[in-house]
Amino acid sequence: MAQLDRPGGYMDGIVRVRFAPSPTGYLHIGGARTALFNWLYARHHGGVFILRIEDTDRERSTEEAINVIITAMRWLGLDWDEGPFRQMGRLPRYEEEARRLLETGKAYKCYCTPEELEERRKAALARKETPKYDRRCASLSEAERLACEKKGLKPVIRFLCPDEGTTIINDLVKGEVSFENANLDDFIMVRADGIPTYNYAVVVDDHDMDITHVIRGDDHLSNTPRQILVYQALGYKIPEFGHLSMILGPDKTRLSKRHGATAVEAYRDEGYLPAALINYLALLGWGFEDQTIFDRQELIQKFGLEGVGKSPAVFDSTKLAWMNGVYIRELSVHELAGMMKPFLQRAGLAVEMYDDTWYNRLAEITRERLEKLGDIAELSSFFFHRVEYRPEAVEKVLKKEGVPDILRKTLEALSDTSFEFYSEPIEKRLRALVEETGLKAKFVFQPIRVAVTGRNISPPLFETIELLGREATLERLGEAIRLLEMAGNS
RNA sequence: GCCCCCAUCGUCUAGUGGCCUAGGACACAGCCCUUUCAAGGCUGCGGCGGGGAUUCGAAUUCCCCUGGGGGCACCA
Repeated sequence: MAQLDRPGGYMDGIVRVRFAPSPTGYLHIGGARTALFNWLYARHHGGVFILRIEDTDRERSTEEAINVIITAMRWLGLDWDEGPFRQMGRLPRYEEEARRLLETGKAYKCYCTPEELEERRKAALARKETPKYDRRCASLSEAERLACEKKGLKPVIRFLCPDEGTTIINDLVKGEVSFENANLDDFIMVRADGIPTYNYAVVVDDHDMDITHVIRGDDHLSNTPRQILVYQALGYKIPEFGHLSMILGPDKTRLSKRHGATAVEAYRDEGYLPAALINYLALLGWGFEDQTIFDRQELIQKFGLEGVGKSPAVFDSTKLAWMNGVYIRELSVHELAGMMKPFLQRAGLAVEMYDDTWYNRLAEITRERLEKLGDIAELSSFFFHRVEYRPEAVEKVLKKEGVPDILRKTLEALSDTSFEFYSEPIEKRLRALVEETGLKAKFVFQPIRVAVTGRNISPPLFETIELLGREATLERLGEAIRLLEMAGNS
């Protein structure tokens, strides 16, 4: 842990990081990436990963969202060592520290109403000026203050921001970033109802929880100088910061619901594997040599903030899908078989029709064809209900010259009960049939495929026939023949 | 409007002054394998945003421009 030996670092302490989502919706892909990087950083350094719920927005925070986030974190395997802590459970601490700031003159009460503020903000914008609080309440006399209180006005607490000086951040991923304090205004620390706002609460929390490294999204970079000023005013030790670039949609704007699924939950429901999502997310902003596929242990072992890039990354769902396919193929047949069932069931297919042996076989023949577990339903639905002949398959394959004859011969060959109904003997019989007709294999096999599956695309034919079983296969062959006879083909 | 960040193939990235005629992965195209679709193998297509400067030598350092992103709430 040599890299802890840096100025402002923590020479002897262990790494303590946190993920601090606000429970206002789902766990967003971007949030998951932030959580992952924090988790990897903690695990790599043998540190502590803390989960903290930032629920000071009473309007938007919900219990439901907290559960959704926790469920998603667990599903991803991002286990935390402390928490979940909730800011709403820490109100007395914020009050205590706010009082200290008030007493030392580093904060003041402000009686301006939201309406007044909004009006002045608009006016400033109209004058093409930068909206900034004019600090009028900072110089309120005791008498004026009392008058406001008498009118029933509830004050907010504002942080008195120094108007000179420069605040410099030595960001672990961005490098040195500096801000002029003069550009910062006296932001609201505590609302009129006594609940702290983000920029204030986050400082007290990170201090109280002994956070050594604040790893979070880029969108917080411009908040950081305000927070550093609070750290200083409170006499706290300043942690290290590492700001991760945003994840963008294909149109290069910040990834949002407009771009499709952004909730981790949605990926789970479509049949993405946690290992694949983790692997993909790790690569969004981080890289290690030429490697693409990393298992969890490798990620922990190789992860470091030095490897994190500064530029934003576009979320590429195509690559994620490919990667998920890679992970599906790495699953054992047994594991895959077990995972497939819920997806088939959810698609309304009668999963109880078959036994475990059958599902293992199904997994075997479909594993190379799945990108998402959810694909299994479409790929294998014909096993579960009677054939639905797809018009384009009928047109392109079945209506070809000589097809009824091929199907009749197939029916005959497979009606022979002197062999076990497994793919190998089935293949032997059908290849013999190909010999007999003198046709190219595909001219025989394609019609059979369409006849038994209803489509021109399916898993491998002989295995498919085996899984369908003799009875259903013969029935479907017969149905196809009848269909063609009725249509006048013979 | 003000402040901040970013800039290598379409996308994710390797690259930290010479090893780069810029490497890998996804996607795309072609070929091979093949009963379809996949998977797999091979080949190809494709990039250092522009302009200055430093240097014997810049993708790599500095400046400007351009482009993109983020922030400027009693949201986080």
